[in-house]
Amino acid sequence: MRLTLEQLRACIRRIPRGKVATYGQVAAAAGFPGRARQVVWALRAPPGARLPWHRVVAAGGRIALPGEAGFEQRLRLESERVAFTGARVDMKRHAFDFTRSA
DNA sequence: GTTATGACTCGTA
DNA sequence: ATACGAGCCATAA
Repeated sequence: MRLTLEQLRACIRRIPRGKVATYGQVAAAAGFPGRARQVVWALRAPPGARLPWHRVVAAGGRIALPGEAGFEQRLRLESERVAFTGARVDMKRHAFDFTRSA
């Protein structure tokens, strides 16, 4: 249902600048543990939806978006001062903790 | 109704 | 490090 996608989007919008969350984290925070794949559909933002899609990464800080799009995601994150270790986001520093923020 | 696909994750080997 | 299988479910055909 759309309902769930909107809830997922709401969680995605809570990720602050300079932080990232994994697909699994977003799903769990929205109340749908185990539904990481649905986050993908939530990220297919309708035109005009302001969604920080680049702040959602795969488990372990991996960039899941393939090809040029993935490159762009990395650039966007780096422009927000998100540090990378090799091909991964440094989750130690930039993982967003949903439970600790309002 | 069915099957296939995907920016996934986790456990196991 | 890689590879595979199972679980996941909204969309598309």
